[in-house]
Amino acid sequence: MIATEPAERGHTHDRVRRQNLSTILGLVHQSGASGLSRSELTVVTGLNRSTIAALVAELSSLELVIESDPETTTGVGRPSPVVRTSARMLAIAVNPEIDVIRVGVVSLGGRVIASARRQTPNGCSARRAVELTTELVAEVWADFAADHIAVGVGVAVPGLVRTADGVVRLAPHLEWSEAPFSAMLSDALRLRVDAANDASLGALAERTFGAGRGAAELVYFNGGASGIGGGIVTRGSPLGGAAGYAGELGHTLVNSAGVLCHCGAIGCLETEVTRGPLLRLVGLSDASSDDLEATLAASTSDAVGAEVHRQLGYLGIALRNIANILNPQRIVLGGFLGAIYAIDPEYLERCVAVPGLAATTESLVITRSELGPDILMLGAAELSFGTLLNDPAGWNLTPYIRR
Amino acid sequence: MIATEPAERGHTHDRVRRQNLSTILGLVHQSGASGLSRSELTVVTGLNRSTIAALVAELSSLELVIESDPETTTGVGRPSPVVRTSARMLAIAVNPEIDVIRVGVVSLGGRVIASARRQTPNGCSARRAVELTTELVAEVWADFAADHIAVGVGVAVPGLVRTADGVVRLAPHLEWSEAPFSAMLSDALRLRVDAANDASLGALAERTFGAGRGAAELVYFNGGASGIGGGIVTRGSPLGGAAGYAGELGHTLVNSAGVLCHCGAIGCLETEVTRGPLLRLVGLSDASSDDLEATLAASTSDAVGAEVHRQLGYLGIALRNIANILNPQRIVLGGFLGAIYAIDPEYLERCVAVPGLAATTESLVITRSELGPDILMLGAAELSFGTLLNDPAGWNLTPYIRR
DNA sequence: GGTGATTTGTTGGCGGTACAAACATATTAC
DNA sequence: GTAATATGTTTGTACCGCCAACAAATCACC
Repeated sequence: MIATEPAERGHTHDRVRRQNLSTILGLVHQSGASGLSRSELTVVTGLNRSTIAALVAELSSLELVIESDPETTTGVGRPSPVVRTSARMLAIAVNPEIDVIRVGVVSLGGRVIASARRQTPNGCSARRAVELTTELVAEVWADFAADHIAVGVGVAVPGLVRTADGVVRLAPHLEWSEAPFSAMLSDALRLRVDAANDASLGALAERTFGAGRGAAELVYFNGGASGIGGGIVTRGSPLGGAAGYAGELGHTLVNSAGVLCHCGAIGCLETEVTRGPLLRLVGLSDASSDDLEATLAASTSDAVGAEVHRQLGYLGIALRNIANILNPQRIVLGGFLGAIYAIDPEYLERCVAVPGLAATTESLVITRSELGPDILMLGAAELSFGTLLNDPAGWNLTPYIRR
Repeated sequence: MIATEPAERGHTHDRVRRQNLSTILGLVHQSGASGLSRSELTVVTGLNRSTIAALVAELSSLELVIESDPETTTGVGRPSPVVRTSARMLAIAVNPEIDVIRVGVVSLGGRVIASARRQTPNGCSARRAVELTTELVAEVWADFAADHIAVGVGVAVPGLVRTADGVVRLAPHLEWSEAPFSAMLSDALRLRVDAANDASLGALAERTFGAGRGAAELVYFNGGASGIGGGIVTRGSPLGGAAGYAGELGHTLVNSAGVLCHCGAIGCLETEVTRGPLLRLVGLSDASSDDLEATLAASTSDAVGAEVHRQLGYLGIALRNIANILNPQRIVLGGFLGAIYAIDPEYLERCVAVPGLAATTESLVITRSELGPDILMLGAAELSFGTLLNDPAGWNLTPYIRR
């Protein structure tokens, strides 16, 4: 007898249909507001016209998609109805940060249709965050309670999250440790709650709706005020690792003569590449990535240029390491990393390329994040929609009690 | 219309059966010589008794498995026949190295049943290697030609291989560059040939038959005479990346004050952690990993101990990086890395663990490679068996012409 | 503006796959 | 030797997607 974790490896009829419903809903979801015609679905999936018709009808009766007549006709032949996601199923996205808690309502197709925030100037405990989140959810959900269904709640946490049960193992900037945030929030809201690392969810969002669309092998680096996070997508799906902690790209060694990181190691990427010195050099105290980028680009100071290039050099080392390890198609840079990249893209690309291993980077594309400030709302919602997208017909039978 | 590479996302009935045949054959294959009873298969797969019976019968008629009466009975109830892989289907494994070319014949279930080697003291070109390999294959295959079927050829190459077409992009130690080895060998042997990086295949072998059995998230590091290679398994499957170059773990930065690597970067793992200084300190010119380990363990020299610990320190940095990036369940150390690990396992483990990110390593298990010198034969054969294991009923209809 | 070509939706019948239930068979326990 | 248990075997069934034929809607061309 050999060791196998899941006792259900076999495929049955049931799973075929579920898989097909999932595939179709996933495609329609990814297509966003534009939707997909039924004939496009037949082409993409390779399934028969009649099968697509039956599957779409089922999704429609589940109120997950809506069929409508196409506005513009594309050519000869009978027009094919356009399939779009319904707006009935909504996910609630939550993002606790050091000084603010954000909550959003997101529809299938990736549209943020409501949001609210609450400042927490002195930070707050996980328990307090649950209370504040509950209030914010009540606030944003009031408009939808009557005729919408909440699929669940997705939480983007700036720290290490055990994805199996949503325990925040360590979130240094929030000063949370071993906090069962998902369980507490689930008790308060009576909804299924899933949590994951914020940058991992950023990667998921970029992969689904942003700069990583269609890329099966993708790495996302995000530079925020509190450090550098990362997310990895391989074979089209987010990589969690053994417990969900994969993607801590901020703690890659880039300088063995560097300074001590809060993690206890020396010369981590996030100790060498930071927003602070850049803001200081251009005389800003706090700024959005866009503002910072504009200021950096406008600056003629040598010191600014040198600092940007110093940071790009170290970022290049981390990207090179990742390229050698994962051979991704695409690396997406978010936050201030996108800003400094934009100052001198060629320089970063030169740092990443290494003559002796040219093959690992020859087809690599480095781009900036395409999603704006809503990225974590989309990523967190995506996490929550996962259950629904994986099993459109049976998701609501899945128990969500965790503990 | 959204971007999707494979135009066949839909599941049909046909695919269900193929998937189930594949699952069963894979399980039986992994079980090795012991085999699995039909009742065990029903438990593991969750499929119905009658379904298992039909599927096993089909695999049996394809001469892929053999059913036999169990020798020992396990308890009450009617004894369940044991399903084992048949020895009719064989893969040919090839491993060109700097001074030797190895060829083996491997059966389903992971048994090397014949092998041959040819010294190439002055190295040789890819073209010459194809000739030598063809001779070696003729030699080892002679005994099997009459009543066996060659599924294909798998090649483990110490270098970067584009897995799509088996072109060796760069193999520094062989001094090959842009060599279409698979295509040439396929023309010569009239067999399907697949090639991949040697360490990646080592990872696959350890995952299937060795220290990584059952680990869905696994990283393998191999220390050889010519450098350090790696292989990554995520979600149970080997990670190739965009073109097959993933797993170049020897070129992770571990010392920014280190020496220049042949890849063009500074302070790579494989420039800091090398076999040469160890051999020199103990006065050996060449030795197997076992011999080296015995000599190192027996040595009382401080210089030897210091060198081992210096190398373990750098190896620890690389392992820590990988643990932060991939959060694997298990890291397997092969070659001389296994040897130096065995000298002081706790030291390496202390280097890997970092207080601030304890979660990423808390469940990490570091072990040595379990497979001996046959590891690359098994890995290369596994690559070749892939086609068969993925589609037991239709594999031989797949065209193998590549170019 | 009619007619044919083209594309796609719709409907009904078909084949294939796994399942369920009933029966048969081989082993253990007493 | 008999009962209990587990598993192989056989037969019929449900379900799902495919195929073929027909219907409908658009475009191109005269």
